[in-house]
Amino acid sequence: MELSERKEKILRAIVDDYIMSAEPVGSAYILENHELGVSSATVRNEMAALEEAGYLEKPHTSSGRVPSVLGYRTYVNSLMKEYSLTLNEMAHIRNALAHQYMEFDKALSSISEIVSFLTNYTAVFTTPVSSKYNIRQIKLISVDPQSFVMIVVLNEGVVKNRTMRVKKPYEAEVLDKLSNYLNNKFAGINLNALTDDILDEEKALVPVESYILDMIFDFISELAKDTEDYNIVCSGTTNIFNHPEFNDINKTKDFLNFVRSGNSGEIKEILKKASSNAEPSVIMGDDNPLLKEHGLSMVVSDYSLGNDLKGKMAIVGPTRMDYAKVISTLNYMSQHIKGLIGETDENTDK
Amino acid sequence: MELSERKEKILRAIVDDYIMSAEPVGSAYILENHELGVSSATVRNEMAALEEAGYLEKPHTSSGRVPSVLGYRTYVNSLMKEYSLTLNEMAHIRNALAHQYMEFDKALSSISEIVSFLTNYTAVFTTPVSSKYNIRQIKLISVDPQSFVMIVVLNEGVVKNRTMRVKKPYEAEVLDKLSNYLNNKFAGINLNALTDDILDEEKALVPVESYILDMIFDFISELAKDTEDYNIVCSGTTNIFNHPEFNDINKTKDFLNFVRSGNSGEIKEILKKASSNAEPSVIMGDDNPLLKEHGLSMVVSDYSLGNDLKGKMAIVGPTRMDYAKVISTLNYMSQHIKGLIGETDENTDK
DNA sequence: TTTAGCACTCACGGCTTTCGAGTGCTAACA
DNA sequence: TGTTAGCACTCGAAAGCCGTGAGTGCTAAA
Repeated sequence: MELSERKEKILRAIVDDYIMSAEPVGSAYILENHELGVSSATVRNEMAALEEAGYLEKPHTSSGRVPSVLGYRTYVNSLMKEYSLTLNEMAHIRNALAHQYMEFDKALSSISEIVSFLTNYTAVFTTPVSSKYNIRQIKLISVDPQSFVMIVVLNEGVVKNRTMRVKKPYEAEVLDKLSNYLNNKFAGINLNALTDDILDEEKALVPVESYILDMIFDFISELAKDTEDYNIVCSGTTNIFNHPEFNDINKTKDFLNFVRSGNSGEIKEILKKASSNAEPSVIMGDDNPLLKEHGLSMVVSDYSLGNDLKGKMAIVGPTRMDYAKVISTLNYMSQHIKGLIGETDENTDK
Repeated sequence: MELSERKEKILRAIVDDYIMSAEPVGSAYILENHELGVSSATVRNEMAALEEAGYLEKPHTSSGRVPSVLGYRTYVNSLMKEYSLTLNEMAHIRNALAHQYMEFDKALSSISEIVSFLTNYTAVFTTPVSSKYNIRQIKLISVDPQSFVMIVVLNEGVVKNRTMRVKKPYEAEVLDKLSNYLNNKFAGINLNALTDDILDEEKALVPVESYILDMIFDFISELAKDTEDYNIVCSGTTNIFNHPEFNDINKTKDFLNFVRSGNSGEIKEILKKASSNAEPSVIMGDDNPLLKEHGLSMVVSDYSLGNDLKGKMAIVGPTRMDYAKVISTLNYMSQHIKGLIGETDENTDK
């Protein structure tokens, strides 16, 4: 159904107001806040029509109107006015990105923190994965006479390590030899190519006690599996307390369990399914049964950094979400995050 | 004030019952659940005396009694019966400790997860720090023609790394040389000894472009600062929904903000101040104004792993906490956590 | 010192009442 | 035909009002 210009105006006004106030909005309230040049009775008639057409809903007979999912969708797709980040907000984001972090995970959670802070909703990031991880270098380094740490450097500067303990003291040369052997054998190889079969085959050729090889090859094998999958970083969960739809303790409980289920969980599934899109896209209502069940919406966007690392970031919140602001924030973030890895030259003067 | 044996018995009964039920306990209720051999009137008299002496409180005139802080303290110090972990619970802990983790942080949060799961409260761990970190090895590894990753291995198998990008492509030999130089210079040195002054002095001697050296020495310098301080890992925050004192949305909000303030925050301060004690110790009420304000208690215990890494772990919950169970759980954990680092030989057969 | 008995207190849940924001409908008007 | 003033109606939310019952403290007798 095509909406008349006036209907569009009214629908936009209702969604805007409802997003601000969280209260069902009535005809009089609209007139106060928007220049429409008609009376409340006319607005009521139009609202009745919009309800009839499925854009609005009434919590009960004598209350104001609330946008339906269709209403929100129309709003997001064509009615909403773009939100421009303030200079302050942009600065926040750039600062977070310019900072030098001790570990990559820290960086990711800081960034997630910023996004949730700016939007006032909950932010969820996936750790980035590469489609073509390969091993750049392997090194075994002695920690004490009976333990060493195995370090694997992947492309994009990803570093993985694990400490291993052996049953009796080893000679320094033995460790070096093994280190060189592994490095020669595996450097340059794509992780995906390292199936367990190939590893087993390889293992049979090395003249070292088998339990040590088990540890080493287990690590490599897990690495291959681990890097295929991503993890979830989530922050700003307590922001929901700022939104009245979560004044009910059970809703809050529900939300936190949903969102903090993290890696094992439902959020991950939703992100996995979400289509890859550099532009932020909105998932709500019928798009996903889980979100519908919890009365939530998500705005999801891809991000990429370095040469080949890609991940997703999302904002989770009530369906009554400030989509304009959320979308702008994710947009700005995804445009600027690219240089997070390695690009240190810009901020050495700071 | 010395308590008669019967008063002790009654106080213990009240605290036990209250911990279970979260309801003020009345004289009749006690008689039902405990063998006292006296009438409810007698119990009432004793309760009045215990209240007079400050061990009990009444929410209002005609309600049952609730333990006061003094009551809890007496209970914890001398009345409480020790809780024995079930075989199942012990197995949970041992499994978590036996598992091989990709990264140390993951291990810590898994362990924290287990502790919060078993106790049904919120667990807070500090990342472990060593009093004498020293550098075992430094290595620069090429990632692409214009970036490399700097890896620093500390004792106890702690690995830190940062990716660095340079303005123009470098020669492989230059990187190797620099890598060797750094390694020769710093391997074996205690991190605490590396003040900024010393680093600056050293920096002047190296014939490499200064912005690159800045990046490298900044990293080392931050490393020294970073390892002095610890971070906070926290899990099981949603467990509070299982306790009726948090049925009030504001209490819950308050609690989550308190506990998730994490690194910037109050919890960290409390843990810092907590006396070092291998045995779990209880902090509540007047011990700490912050906890008092939020109506919370903590049980804190040290843990140590490897040869020289030490941290603290704590359970945060309502003052009405199952202290016996929490203490036993932390005890068991701190006894078994020691081998988390490196001790892989026990579970290769699994 | 203990205990039976009893009057008293007070939070809690359920019920009713009141209030008001907001509606839909009708009839008049442009 | 579209707009608007007017009005009766609806219904949720807040406030007020018991009745109930768990639990107490006190008194007097054992």
